[in-house]
Amino acid sequence: MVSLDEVARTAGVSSATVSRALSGRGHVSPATRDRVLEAAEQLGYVVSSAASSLASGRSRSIGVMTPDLHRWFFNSVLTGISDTLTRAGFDLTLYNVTSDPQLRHEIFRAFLQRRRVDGVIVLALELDDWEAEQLKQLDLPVIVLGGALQDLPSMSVNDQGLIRLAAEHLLSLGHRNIGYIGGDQAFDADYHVPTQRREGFSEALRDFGVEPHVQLSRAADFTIAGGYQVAKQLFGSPAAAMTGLVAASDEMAIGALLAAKDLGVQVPHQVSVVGVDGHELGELFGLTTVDQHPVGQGRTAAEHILGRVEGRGNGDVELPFELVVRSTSAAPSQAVDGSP
Amino acid sequence: MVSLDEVARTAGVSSATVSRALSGRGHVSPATRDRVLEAAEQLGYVVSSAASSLASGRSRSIGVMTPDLHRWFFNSVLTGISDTLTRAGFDLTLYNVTSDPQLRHEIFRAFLQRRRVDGVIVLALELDDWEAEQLKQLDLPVIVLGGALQDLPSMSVNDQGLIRLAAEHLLSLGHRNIGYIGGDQAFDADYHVPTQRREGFSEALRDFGVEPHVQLSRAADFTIAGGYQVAKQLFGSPAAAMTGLVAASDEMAIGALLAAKDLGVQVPHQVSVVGVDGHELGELFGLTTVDQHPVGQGRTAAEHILGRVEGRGNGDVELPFELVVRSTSAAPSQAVDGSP
DNA sequence: ATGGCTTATGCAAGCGCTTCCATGTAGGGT
DNA sequence: ACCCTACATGGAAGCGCTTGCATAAGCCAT
Repeated sequence: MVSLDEVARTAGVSSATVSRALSGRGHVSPATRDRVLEAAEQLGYVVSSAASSLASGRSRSIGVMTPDLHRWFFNSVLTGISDTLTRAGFDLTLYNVTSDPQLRHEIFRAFLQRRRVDGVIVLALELDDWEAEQLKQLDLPVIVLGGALQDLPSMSVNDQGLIRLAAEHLLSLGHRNIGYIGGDQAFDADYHVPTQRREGFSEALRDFGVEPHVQLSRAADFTIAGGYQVAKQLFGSPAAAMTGLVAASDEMAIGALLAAKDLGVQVPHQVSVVGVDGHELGELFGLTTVDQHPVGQGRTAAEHILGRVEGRGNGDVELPFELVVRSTSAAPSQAVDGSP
Repeated sequence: MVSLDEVARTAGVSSATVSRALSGRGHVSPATRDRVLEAAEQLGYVVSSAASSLASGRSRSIGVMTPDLHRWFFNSVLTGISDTLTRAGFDLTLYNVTSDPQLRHEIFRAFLQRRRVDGVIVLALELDDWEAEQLKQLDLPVIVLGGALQDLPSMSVNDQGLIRLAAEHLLSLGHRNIGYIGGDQAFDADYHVPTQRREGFSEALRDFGVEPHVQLSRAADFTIAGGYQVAKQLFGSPAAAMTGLVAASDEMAIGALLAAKDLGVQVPHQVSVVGVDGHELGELFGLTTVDQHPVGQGRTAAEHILGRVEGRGNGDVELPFELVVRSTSAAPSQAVDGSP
């Protein structure tokens, strides 16, 4: 291990100057800087993160707390975060918050307190009071992505707008009997998003003078399998002449498409299906969706937290989303109207 | 921030004793230990990782290098690793090695050299000589999971055995014209696995006296979309009376199932499909597969690296896998024999 | 010229732990 | 009783950086 002192000796300057030359803090003459950089390069010097952290109080690492890595949305956001942090020379410390309460507790108690990180990005987790308190006590830049949280700063796509866009797409195509697959109460306890989305859906319908049918609404766990299961119920029961279906995630929408296929329900001829997220599989299934660019969200969140770590203030950001019309949505075959 | 000294003062002992009591290294009387633990608890003391790392040379953190987080296999393994590390009180530093050569280079050059980690787990990445060299020069415990690498220690499921089990399942059901979806050359450059699997497939067939048809073999990128695409070709061409299909990943197998559905090919009536991995979606599709328990692999790899970090030697481990028969495989409807 | 600035550099004090070494104490074998 | 060993604890020296302060040197305006 080459130390800073060796570099200093080689370059013929003091260790303080080497530190300044390499970190860019303080004044160093161009000539000296070049000499230092050359010496460092030649010796293969790499700063010791522990020593640097201890002395400076900065670790050049960001903690990311994420739920279920299997979920495409989360691993997409994580990809975006990772990309941006790596480019900025920051490490990413991953805290995979599982449902195991003991592990979860441990993460909040010990891990975060270790001050290994300069900032924390929390992904779409619903935190209880104690957990939020721990986070606040860190006195570090924290940002919650996907779901406003108590009084922690958050960055969130407009979830109501997102689902509203999906619903309005179907409504403007002429659909009136529109089913909905969202999350349930238990699920909402862990993730923030579901409630917002359900409300956005209902409001969009009411704006069009349509009262959402309770019997056309189902709860699932945001996965393909979950969507498949409840979609089967929805398609199976002739409760109403449902011509459109909005799913609060693309995974559930894909599950619904699979269910439709299995039941012989024609999409979009009999039922139009719209999802939300922008899942990579959407293209394969021709799924109409509202893309919320999760990788971009990750990048944005990372940039934001880096900005705050480095002392730049950082205004609020609107996270963009857009309707992507593919082949699972079309006007209903015959005019069907929900109102009597 | 509560320091160790404060704990020492509160407990009425020296800082050396506090350090020993909390870390478990060295001798401390039970009475003293209790007093220290109590003081630490009461003050909410958490060790400063930077100071601890600097002084001890240990960081209680493991680096994980992984490719594409979207791939189910990788995020599953990552979940297993994360789980085990968290339980052991270790942090996980994630290096998402993308295809961007510059980022990739940077990860190997600067990040790893920073010595933020006590050990490294490399997930199924094919490394070039320089990268492997960098890894070796770290002089840290390293383990490559999924794909032997130069002379770095590796832990690998028996890939040939894995695919052989899948093939033999079809063969023993009576299939002889069996298609194969694997990876291509370009793909193999990044991931190690594909070549092994293809060979295992061919050998299994030859053991049954069947010569693999070249025209029944296709390359894809291990994703659902990729599997879908090539399966369509395979099902579309009447090249041979293919009655069985082995895919080198469950994702590709699922793609094949979707293709079959779209083309009206009956599974398993006309074609049996078998995958490899144990993908969570397998159940939904009724996919027969060889489950290699990726979460368990992650756990095992993490335990192994922790063992080496803590100085325990660690013998080789066999990673288990098992055939899971579901509904996409059955005996061929009429006896079809590939040999004349 | 002279004072006042800005810039360049070095000195040295930490940052908060871990651990070597020394010292002290208490059993245990003979 | 006595020596030896094992255990318990404290003192203090770092670990390898960063940074406040001091000094020196150059430059401009007066």
